[in-house]
Amino acid sequence: MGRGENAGVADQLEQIAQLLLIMDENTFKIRAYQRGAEAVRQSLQPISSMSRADLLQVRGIGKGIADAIISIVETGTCNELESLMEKIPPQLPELLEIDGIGPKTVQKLWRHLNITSIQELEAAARSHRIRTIRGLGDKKEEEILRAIAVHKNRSGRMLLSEAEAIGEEIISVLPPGRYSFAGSLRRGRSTIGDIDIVTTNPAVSVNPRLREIASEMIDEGMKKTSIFFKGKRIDIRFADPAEYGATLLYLTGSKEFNIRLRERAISRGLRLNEYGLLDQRTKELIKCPDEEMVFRRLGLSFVPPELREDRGEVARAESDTLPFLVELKNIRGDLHAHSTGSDGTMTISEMAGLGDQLSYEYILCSDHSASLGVARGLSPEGLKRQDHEIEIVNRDHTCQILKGIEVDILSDGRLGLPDAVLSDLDCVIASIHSVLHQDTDSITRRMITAMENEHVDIIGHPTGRLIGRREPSSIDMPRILAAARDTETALELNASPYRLDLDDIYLKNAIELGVTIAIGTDAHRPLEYAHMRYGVLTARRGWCRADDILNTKSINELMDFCR
DNA sequence: GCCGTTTTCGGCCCGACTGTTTTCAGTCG
Repeated sequence: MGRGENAGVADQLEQIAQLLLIMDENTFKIRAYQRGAEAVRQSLQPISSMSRADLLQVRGIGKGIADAIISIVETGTCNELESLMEKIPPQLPELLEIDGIGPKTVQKLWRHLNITSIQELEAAARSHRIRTIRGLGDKKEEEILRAIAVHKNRSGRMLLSEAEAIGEEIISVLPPGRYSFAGSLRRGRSTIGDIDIVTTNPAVSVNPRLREIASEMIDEGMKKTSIFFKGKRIDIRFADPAEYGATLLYLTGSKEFNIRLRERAISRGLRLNEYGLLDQRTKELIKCPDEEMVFRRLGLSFVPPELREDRGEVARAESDTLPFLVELKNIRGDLHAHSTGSDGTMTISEMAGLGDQLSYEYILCSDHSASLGVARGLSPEGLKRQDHEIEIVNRDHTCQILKGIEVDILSDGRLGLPDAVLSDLDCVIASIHSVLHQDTDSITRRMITAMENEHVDIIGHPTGRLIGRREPSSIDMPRILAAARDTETALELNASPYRLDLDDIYLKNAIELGVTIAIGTDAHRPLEYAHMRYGVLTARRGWCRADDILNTKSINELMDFCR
């Protein structure tokens, strides 16, 4: 069933964690459920296919949570959840979505005013009933109304590219100085919740400027300030240059990664905070101007930001066996681009010129096939004309345009062009563009049928997701990965910030099986070739080395793969 | 509830900012 089902089980474990939070339960028990949920969410194996012994092998899953998972898989619920739901109105956790409201406040609101929904909370705040509760005042009442307004028109998470643009805009209007992105933006996640920035500029010089541009000041202090800007939350941390590394490390996270590092610090008689390492014995603060120093002092090799997710990277840093991650400079070409032959804006000649500028050795021209209704596609005749044009253009350029196609995978797994046409091409991408809502088995077999065609070299945007707009198709990823390995078909990492497909978890699993990854920008316009950067970031998040990536290879090696 | 090159019991990351205080709780990252 793939990950849809795992996500359902993970949601239930998270619901238990939230209900326990409101019940003011042991915080470590709550964290255990959250970690368990995360482990389930990230499991490539369908959780329902795993035995109790299998489950116990997973880090973060012990006896209690294993039994809960088994019960949820078999009956749809479990004892822990049921007994919590008897005690607490099930929709009460939605109050936690309001900024500034935590478990203690939810308890008070519920017990004193019988508030169980955001709607009731808003009514209570408007009629000034919140301030009648001991410990809450008029300021809190106003804060709640503001936070509810924000919650109502919350625009959700940003794309990586949007977050970058907003972050750069903020920095451009602040006093000159040293600034670094931190948080999920620095880690290169495909979606970003809020934007974190570290600077060596002092708060006194930055805060007045922030006050001018902010739509709202959330917090304002000498160590950190938070604002709303263009509907997004921005957190800025002011760091002493001598402590910059520790501060950047802290704000980069992830939270779970930070906890791992701090636990490790404790085991070495140190305490890690955002200023440095505190020697427990001498009480001396070891300041860390760069991140490397923190890692060194903890006996770890440097962990690249993209890996800081508590997915085993700390243990690998300890044994100095972290992978050498692929870098942008390793990329020798783009393996997915559209020309005026279909729905792109560039001629073949312009494409080659751009490739020269980018110092690429090759660009795969992969226009749509004519079978595709939504985009103007190439017929076999059109393709022949294009191939002729490519041969002529290539004589005048260092960057070679490769003859290719993005051929449609029809609903039964056949391709949109005959084999005789495909066999003349350098490299063939096959993608699903229509009938995306097939059931798991049908769409999985459809894709595998395409892979089994000897001419297909790459599967384009494998899950078909459009971030925030279209869910991934329900393909059975373990079967797809195994088929990709067996048929020696590469899977695309589509570098468009709207797709980033495959995502990090799937990439990590793919390369562990020895599946090759092809990064393509799917560029339709000149500027979109720069999206390669997002592809490389995502590949790094998936633990990919240069060797795992098809377009780090020379043109001859590439042609060998596509043969 | 999870976990173990000190431990199967006793730990479990750390600090900033705000509001309602009367010395600190709650929330957040």
